[in-house]
Amino acid sequence: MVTLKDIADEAGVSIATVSNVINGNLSKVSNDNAKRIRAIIENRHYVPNSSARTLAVKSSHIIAGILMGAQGANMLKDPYCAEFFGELVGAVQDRGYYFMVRYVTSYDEVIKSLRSWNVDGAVFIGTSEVYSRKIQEEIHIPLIFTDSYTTQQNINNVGIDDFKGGVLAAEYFLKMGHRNLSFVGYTYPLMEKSVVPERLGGFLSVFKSHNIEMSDKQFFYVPESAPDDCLNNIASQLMEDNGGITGFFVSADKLAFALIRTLSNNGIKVPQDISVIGFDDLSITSDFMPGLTTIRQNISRKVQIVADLLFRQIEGDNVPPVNTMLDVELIERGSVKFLSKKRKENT
Amino acid sequence: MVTLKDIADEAGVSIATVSNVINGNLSKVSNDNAKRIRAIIENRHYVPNSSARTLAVKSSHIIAGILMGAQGANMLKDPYCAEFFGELVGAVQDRGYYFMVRYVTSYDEVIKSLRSWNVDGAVFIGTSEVYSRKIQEEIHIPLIFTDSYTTQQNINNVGIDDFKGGVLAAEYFLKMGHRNLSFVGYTYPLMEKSVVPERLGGFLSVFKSHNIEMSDKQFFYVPESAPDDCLNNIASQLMEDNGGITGFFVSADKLAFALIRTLSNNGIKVPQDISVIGFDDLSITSDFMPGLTTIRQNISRKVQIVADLLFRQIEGDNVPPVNTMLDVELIERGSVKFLSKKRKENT
DNA sequence: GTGAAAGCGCTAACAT
DNA sequence: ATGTTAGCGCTTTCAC
Repeated sequence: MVTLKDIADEAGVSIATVSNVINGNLSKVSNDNAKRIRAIIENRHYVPNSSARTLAVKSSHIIAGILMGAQGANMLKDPYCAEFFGELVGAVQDRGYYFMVRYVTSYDEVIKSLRSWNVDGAVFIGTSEVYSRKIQEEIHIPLIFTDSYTTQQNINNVGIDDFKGGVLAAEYFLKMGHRNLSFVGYTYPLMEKSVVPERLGGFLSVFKSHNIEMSDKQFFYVPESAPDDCLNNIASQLMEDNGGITGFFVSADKLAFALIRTLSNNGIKVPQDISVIGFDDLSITSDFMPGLTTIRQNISRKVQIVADLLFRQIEGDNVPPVNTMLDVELIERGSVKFLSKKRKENT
Repeated sequence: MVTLKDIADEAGVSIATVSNVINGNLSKVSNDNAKRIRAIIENRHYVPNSSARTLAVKSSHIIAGILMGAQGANMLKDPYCAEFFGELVGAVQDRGYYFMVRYVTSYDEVIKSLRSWNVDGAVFIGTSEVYSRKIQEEIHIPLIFTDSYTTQQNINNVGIDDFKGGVLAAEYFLKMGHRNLSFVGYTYPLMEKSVVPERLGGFLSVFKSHNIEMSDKQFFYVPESAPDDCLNNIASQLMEDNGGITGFFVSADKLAFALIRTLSNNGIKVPQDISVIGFDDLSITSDFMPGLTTIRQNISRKVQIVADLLFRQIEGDNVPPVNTMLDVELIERGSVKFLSKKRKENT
């Protein structure tokens, strides 16, 4: 293994000088030496030892990507996580940092991984409010939480405007002449306030302001682990007595797809028989569902915001914590049927 | 930050003793001390410093996951990579190791990342033959390549039986009465021998042994970055003069889906008008294409084999390199139509 | 069973 | 502009 000392010896200088050229402290090195040393470094394929550097300066240039979830789960399999982290890896490397993925099931594991490696910053997916507060108290490096509806102050959070997503869906349904709709969402047992209720909240707010009532019977919650039974129930109920429902707002594209499939198996066609609006518009889901009208969150942009904030806080001095809410937009494709104008103007 | 020294001081022992209880060298520590020290460690929330440890022993307990590809690409977005790495992260952590993801575009970057962190082992996706040989020569830690049809000896590789996958598809088509088929695959420009040609090779071998000819015109290569134009051409050609083709073997499920969609846009239905067999059966694609008959590769098992091999080589002494080829199976669903027995027995 | 001390490769403060 | 040196936190050898 080639070390600083080897380079210094070969160049006939001290290790401090070599260290300075490596770290770009050119003011302290003569041009002549700098050039010669760089050549030797190149020649000998010298690679600085990150552990030694970390030990000396207490900063590793490692960014941790923390996924909180159930023990043994393949969390990257989730297309949102994969796309988000996949993008983040690039952003982190572009800035000369390294990316460590970490699955954790408890608060304790987070603290340990972060401390153990002198991690410079961390990005979280799926962290509950209690945890994020505790982590923030223990660890004093830049921490970015995502999609976390924490009431906690002084915490970095980057989320999307889930409420507006619901509003956009509702308004579009109204515009297309729909007035009797239903909601299908994944259950999120752990969190009080979270993305799903927000999406629903936005959706309902529009109908409320139009004095259109929705009954509890029109909300369906589906377990993420085993959605099929629930979806089948929805289909059966629809066939028995649809109560005049003309469309579904679904909290995730993947779930929308499962719903559409289940309906289709029961002879109910989208959008002919019933309309559907999804949520997310990940690149993979749009590959598979080119016809789904949905609420898009722009993941590239989300990662860009996360990375900017993270590195501003790491490199800059006292950038205050911010809670960013990114915009969403409705992507109109073909899964919502236009109902008669008459019906629409009945409003 | 709490260090070994702090613990030692509080316990009234030397740092060597504390180090020994942490590393489980119980033979060198009295039960009494061990117990007391453990309590203090717990109390003070002591977390060992991985960089210091790495510096001292030259082993970081870091496993690198290397993705070779184009600059700026989101490589984890690919569902295969996401599922594979997602599973690998779990396997690595289960053994007490850390996982670092690294996008690389050149041989040089691989060497640097691996050396810089004293990485204990690395797993590669998408590495060309030239690179894998050079890396292997430079870096003497356990290296596992995947799906690499290298002719190189003494290299760890874990792949699947792509050839057999092609054979299974062909045999199934024959069994279902199909005799005039076409192949659609992604182009893999970089590699001479690789998964796609193998799959095609297996497919063709069956027809050859049945004395059924296939012309070059029946092979279509589609660029992964922009498949649509190509697929449209295939559809047009099919409508103009299908040459009696009754089915497609497609080198990846995702591509199969795109093909089916394109055909459907042109009024050609699967399996009524034409049959399709895909390849991969990732969990996400089966979510989206529940009806596709396909060749399954078992990713969980692949990761298990990779991890076993990796850690046997890391922890064991001289485990020789192996080239493992995992089995594949045909998953029969609904995308291949059964043609008349008459036609079949015409063979 | 326990401790002292050298050393891993690097940075940074301080001398020169 | 360059060199000397004291750590950073840990493991490990060797003496006790």
